[in-house]
Amino acid sequence: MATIGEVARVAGVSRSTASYALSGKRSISADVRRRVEDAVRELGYTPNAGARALATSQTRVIGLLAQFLEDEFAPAMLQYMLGVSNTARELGYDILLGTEADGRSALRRMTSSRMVDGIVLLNVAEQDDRLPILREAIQPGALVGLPGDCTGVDVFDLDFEEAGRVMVEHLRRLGHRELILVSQPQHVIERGGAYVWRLQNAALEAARLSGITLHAEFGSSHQPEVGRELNALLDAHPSATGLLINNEAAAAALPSVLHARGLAAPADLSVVGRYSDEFARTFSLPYSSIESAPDRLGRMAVRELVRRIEGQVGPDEPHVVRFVSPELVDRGSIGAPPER
Amino acid sequence: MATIGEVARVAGVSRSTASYALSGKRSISADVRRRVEDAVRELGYTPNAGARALATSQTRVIGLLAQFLEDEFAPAMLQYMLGVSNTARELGYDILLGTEADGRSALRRMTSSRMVDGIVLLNVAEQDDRLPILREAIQPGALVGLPGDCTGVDVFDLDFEEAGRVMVEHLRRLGHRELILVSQPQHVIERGGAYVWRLQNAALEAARLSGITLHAEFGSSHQPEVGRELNALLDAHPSATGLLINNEAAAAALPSVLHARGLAAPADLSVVGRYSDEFARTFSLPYSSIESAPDRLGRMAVRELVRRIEGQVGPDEPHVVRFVSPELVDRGSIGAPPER
DNA sequence: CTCATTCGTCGAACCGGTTCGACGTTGGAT
DNA sequence: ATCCAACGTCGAACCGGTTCGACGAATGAG
Repeated sequence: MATIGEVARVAGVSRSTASYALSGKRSISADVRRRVEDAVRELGYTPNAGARALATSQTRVIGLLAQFLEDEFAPAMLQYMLGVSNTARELGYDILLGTEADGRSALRRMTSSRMVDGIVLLNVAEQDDRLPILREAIQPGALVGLPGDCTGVDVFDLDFEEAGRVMVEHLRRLGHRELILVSQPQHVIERGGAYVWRLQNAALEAARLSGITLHAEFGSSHQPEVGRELNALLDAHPSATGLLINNEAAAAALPSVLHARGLAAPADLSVVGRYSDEFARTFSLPYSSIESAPDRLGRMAVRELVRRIEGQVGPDEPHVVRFVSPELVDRGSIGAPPER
Repeated sequence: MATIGEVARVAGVSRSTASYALSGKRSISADVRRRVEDAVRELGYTPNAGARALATSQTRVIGLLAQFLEDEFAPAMLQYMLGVSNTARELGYDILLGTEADGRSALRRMTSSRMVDGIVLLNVAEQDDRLPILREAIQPGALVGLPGDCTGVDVFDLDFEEAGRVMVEHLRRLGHRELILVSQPQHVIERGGAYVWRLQNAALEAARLSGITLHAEFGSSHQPEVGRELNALLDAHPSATGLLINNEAAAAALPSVLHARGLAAPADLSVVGRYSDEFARTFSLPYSSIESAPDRLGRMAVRELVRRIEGQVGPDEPHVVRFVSPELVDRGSIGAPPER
């Protein structure tokens, strides 16, 4: 395989001149530049990434840590990954993917061996055990998900509090007085999925303020359990007229549950979910929902990360914590409550 | 950050001795080995991946090319990715992920700049334009999916011909005489998704041999089109008693379609799909299916690739083309046809 | 016409590892 | 006691880039 030494020899110049001709970091005569470029083409030269990384201490690779845990709904995670991966490529970076359950060791490996210029962490928990490792690393980090302590990293997440309020408020306006909220499984929360609390508490508070009854419950992250649970909830609260879903598996299971009970939205029940439009299409979910914007969050995280990597943001400048506002996508599943 | 030079200095030995102490490639006195190991711990030394790659011409990274095309059903692809990624990690390799639509440029970048030791291609088409590039690369390649020309690469795929036969044969034995097969969209086939033909042709042949009527049709890869198409097919062939689904989007849409028509499997219609067990759980699909084994195929591809990378298989030894036998997972959706 | 710049190029050093050949020590065999 | 092999360690070279300082030639100003 061709090296820059061979390019230089073919072009009849020194290695350093060849390097400058390609990088443009010093002025080069038109003649030499052409000869070097011809030699590159002739030999099919591509710089060796390892050698370049060694010389510049820049790899142009971003580490992406995505854990696929048992109680995680995988298709939802994929969209965040694609948002990150595609944006990175647009900015000239490649993605080193870590999917191991042990995110800490993956993170340590990538950072301490200098395989990457920066790190994106997905699905960040309230007390995320990867965070201390990331803070000790010399590479900058960007998170999707809000941890308890944001120091030293850029953070991007959906505004789950506002999402909870918006969901309740929309139904209140239409006259609903009793709602059910289905959250993620209890162990997702225990593991630190604080966003579940954020949405739930804000929804409870909003309901309290407007005198609405809100039954907040947990749901499993897998079939068929979650389907059974939905049925049980509908049985337990027959007078509820609205259903809020902050649980992808529950959302995916809902159509068949409603069908089986002979219920239609919004005629019998108003439904609002919290998932992405892409997710809705994949699972054919006809319910209005708060857009969770995975592609946008992934994009924002990479953008900011690259700004840090490339020094457009100084190492001392304060880090960013940015929330995406929840937007309600109307799929016609919300209406006034049925007369009783 | 610590280098091996500093480790050597702290341990009071030369750089080369430190290197040998860590790699074990030459005999080292117990005393020196201990001192080097202590120095490593004290300094928190981790070898620089770029420098090592430069010296050894081995990166311990595998390139994974996964294209998410418009007409591809993304959640199905994810499982192949995870099979590849997890197996690679078990074998001590990291994954460089390429998700761009332009797989050729991603492939060229990874191979010619020596970022990876080998390549896994997912979703390989009959005439895959990435293949010529892969053959010119010095790194070995493993494919998931069967191309027209297998020279120079290891190939792993489900035995779609046998799958088609098994699907038909199961229903024949139970007395079915008229079946519908829903394949992938026509443009997936045009793009070179030959596996669609392989299953369909084998199914048609098996049906012909046993005097069964088989209506082979294409379906979209997205909702809501595919739902409408399923309805149209059931309308067009009211006397068909079995439904074969070789289309993930159609499989995902089927429950609500059957529900809406008041049909139950297998009482009114026998259904056999072709997707993974994981997929069935994610989408709550109650239909028996041919296991498409994405994790197993990903695992096989990486295993063989690593054997090539590490020289356990010589560069002249013939390449492998291996088919996974279709296994029918019984979810109780197959039964004898209803009496007429 | 001289002198100071600027321009274009080169050689050498460096990034941080690995590996080859050489060399002094030991220990065992004869 | 002598010779040889094995052992343990070191210095130097190398992998393939980038970058700094130097230097000769061309250019422009005074």
